[in-house]
Amino acid sequence: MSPPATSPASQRTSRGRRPGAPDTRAEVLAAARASFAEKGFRGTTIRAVAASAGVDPALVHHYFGSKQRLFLAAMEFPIEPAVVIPSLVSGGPRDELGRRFVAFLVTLWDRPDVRPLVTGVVRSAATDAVAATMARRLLAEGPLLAISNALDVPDAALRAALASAQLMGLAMARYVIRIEPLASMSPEALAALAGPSIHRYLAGDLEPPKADGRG
Amino acid sequence: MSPPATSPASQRTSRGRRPGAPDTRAEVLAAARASFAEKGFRGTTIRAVAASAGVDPALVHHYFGSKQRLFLAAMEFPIEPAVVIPSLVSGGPRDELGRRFVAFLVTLWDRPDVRPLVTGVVRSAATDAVAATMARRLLAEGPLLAISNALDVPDAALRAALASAQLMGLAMARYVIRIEPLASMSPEALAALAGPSIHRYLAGDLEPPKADGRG
DNA sequence: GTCTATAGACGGATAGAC
DNA sequence: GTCTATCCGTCTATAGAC
Repeated sequence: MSPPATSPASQRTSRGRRPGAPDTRAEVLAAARASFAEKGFRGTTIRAVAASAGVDPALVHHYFGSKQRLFLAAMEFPIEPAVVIPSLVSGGPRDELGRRFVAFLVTLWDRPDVRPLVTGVVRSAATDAVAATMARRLLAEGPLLAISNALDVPDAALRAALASAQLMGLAMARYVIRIEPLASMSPEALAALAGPSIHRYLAGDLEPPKADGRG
Repeated sequence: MSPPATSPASQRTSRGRRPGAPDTRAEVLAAARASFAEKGFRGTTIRAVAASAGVDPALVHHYFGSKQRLFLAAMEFPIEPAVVIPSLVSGGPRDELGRRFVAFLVTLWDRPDVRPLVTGVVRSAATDAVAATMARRLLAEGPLLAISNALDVPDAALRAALASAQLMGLAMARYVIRIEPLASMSPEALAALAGPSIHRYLAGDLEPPKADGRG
């Protein structure tokens, strides 16, 4: 969790490479992303990442210190929930919030630069503890909790957890297990199908229609 | 898929160990299950399994031939969907099928002898191809397709896929990522929350209530 | 049926030369 | 900033003794 002492602020989003320092670091990060995305944390080797980036394995250690830190650096998400959530909540009719949110999220996940992050985190979260924490924060304790809080409904944490489970299942089915037709479907079509479930979890009545006198 | 020629039928559920042949094989299988459940396929080593079972690593190879076959043997599910599905479909009011199914499945998954299989398959499916196929068959192409077929609704495959995604998300959230309060919730409570979503996927109207003139 | 021994290969991490 | 060399650990799988 403590920031590494290696390079303080070389986070220019790859725009304008500074003289004297070629983008070797960025190439290593790209190679790492691709490997983590396909093989997860355990399946990724520093040697393979280095080979794919055309550099020496020792250089990867020199830049990132350890495989763990390389993972954290490679899987950093490019969006901030706090910026997006408000416009999502108030960006249309409230009873279509679920559909809107799924469409936004799947469109984001489908982006060529984001998709490796999603599959990398999901794949690694299945077996690696820190990746699991990462996944939890990226969904249940992040944007979804923000949404359910913004909606002013009871049981915000429970709702965020339920929606997270549904969304994680969608990500798993679409990108990892590749269940058809979910894997090849357009974000909008998927949103139309799964949106109502997300909506019910986030803003709907959590008691089933035929409640038998409890609560 | 072809059964190994090592030992034909030593599957007595550990009751009555036959003379001359101790239940070493069963102990190895139990150790393998536990390890696959916690660390997935890649994280499990034959050496660790052997040590945990108190035998020699070579013996594991002798019994199962390879790590792959050990995995297949250890993750074999004890239930047959074809037997359970009909009683689930016709075992109560149809509009509560989703709740009934989730309650049944989560109760099954919670069983001490089944839970390792669930986590083992899910964890391994994230990074291993054969485990992913296994997961697909255990859900979307197995019981869920059977249900959606039995319900006589259109788009059976799509419905099975959607329900699978939701259920896989629940399994991931409850057993792997451990998102609270989902992880500690009773099967019935979870069924009351997620059942309606499953019901809509399997038997409900897949078009959102406010359809805008399509179909 | 169970073990020893070993082949054959790959892994993360480090020290230090250039 | 980049690489060579290497330590020390890991693993699956096999051959063969007992």
